[in-house]
Amino acid sequence: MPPVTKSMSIPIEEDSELRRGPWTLEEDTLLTHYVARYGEGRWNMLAKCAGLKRTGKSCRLRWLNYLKPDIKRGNLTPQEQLLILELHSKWGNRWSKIAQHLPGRTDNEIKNYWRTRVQKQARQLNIESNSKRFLEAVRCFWMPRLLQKVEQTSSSSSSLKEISYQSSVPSQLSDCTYPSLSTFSPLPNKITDNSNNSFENSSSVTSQSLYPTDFMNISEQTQISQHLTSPIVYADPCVYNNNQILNESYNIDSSGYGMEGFSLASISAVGSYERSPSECQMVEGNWISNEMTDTLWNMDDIWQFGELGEMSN
DNA sequence: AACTGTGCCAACCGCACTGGT
DNA sequence: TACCAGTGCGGTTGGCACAGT
Repeated sequence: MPPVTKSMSIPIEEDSELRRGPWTLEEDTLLTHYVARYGEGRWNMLAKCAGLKRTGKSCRLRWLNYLKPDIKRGNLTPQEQLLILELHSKWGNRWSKIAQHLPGRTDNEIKNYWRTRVQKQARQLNIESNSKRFLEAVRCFWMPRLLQKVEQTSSSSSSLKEISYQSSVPSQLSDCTYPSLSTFSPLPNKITDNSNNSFENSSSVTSQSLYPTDFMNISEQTQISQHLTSPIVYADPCVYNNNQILNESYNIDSSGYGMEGFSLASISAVGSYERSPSECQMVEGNWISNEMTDTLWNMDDIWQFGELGEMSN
C-alpha cells in the first residue's frame, strides 16, 4: 500500500462539502474497494456510491496516478529516460501517449520528470527546451551518457530486463555498431556504500544527495570545451565520456532528436554501434559554449541511485 | 537551531472530446 | 442538431522534504 500523502495537514473542506487536497488512507481504501468491486469508469457515480466527498475527476486521478496496482514506483531507469526523450522528440507534450510506452508509469509522472529534470537543464543553458540547440545538446551529451548507463545496468540488473517496451519506431541502429561502452572506466561517485539499496526503495532518497557532481576533472572539461567550440562543430566524433571518443550515429533533423530509430530494443542491444563522424554535425555551428558543456556534463539526474550502488560494488 | 531556497510530486483546473439522449 | 454528463489530457500550483547558509 503506497503512502497516503506526505502532508499531515487536514484537507481543505469546500463549502459544497467536496473534499480537496491530499487523500486520506480511509479515502484510498474506499476508492480501492469500489474500483475492485465495480471496475473503473463512471467516476462520478462511483464517488457518490462510495460516499467519497470527491469529484469523479479527483477519484479517477487518484486511482490512475496512485492507487492502480501496476503503478511503478521509484526513479525512472535510464531506459525509461531514453524512451521519454525519444518519444517526446516525436510527439511533443503528448504525455499520455508517451506513458503508454512506459508500463507502470503515468503521464503525470513523465510530465513531472520532463518539467523538473529536462526543462531545468534548458533553463540552465538559457535556451528553449524545445529548441534545436537544446535538442542537439541532449542528443550529443545526455543520450550517450544514458546509453552508457543502459549498458551498465542491462548487464547487471535483471529487473531492468523485465520491462517490456513497445516502441513503435523501427530500429535503424541495427545497421550500426557501437564501440563497446563496457570498456569505459566507471564514473567515480561519492557513494561508498549503498549496496543495500535497491531500485525499488530508492525513491526515499533524493538525487541531490547521491548523484555525483564533479566526476570530470578540469583537463577533461577543457578538452571537451575546446572540441565543442572549434569551428564546424562535430566534424569530428563527439567527445563522450572522460577521455573517450564516442562515434554517435543519431541523424540530425529539425523535427526532433534525430532518434527516429531509437527503440528500447536497440537500447538493450547496445554494444556494437558506430556511425560516420560526419553524421554528428552541428547544424547551427559553434553554439556550445564552455558554460554549456559544463552544465551538460552535470546532467547528473540521469544517474540512478540504485545503479550507483551497483557501480560502487 | 533557525531560516531560506530549491526540487519534487500529488492534486487541481480548464479545455476538448465523446457518446448518449 | 443541440445539449449534457462523463472522461481524457495537458498545464499549473500548493506544499512537503531536504540541502545549504
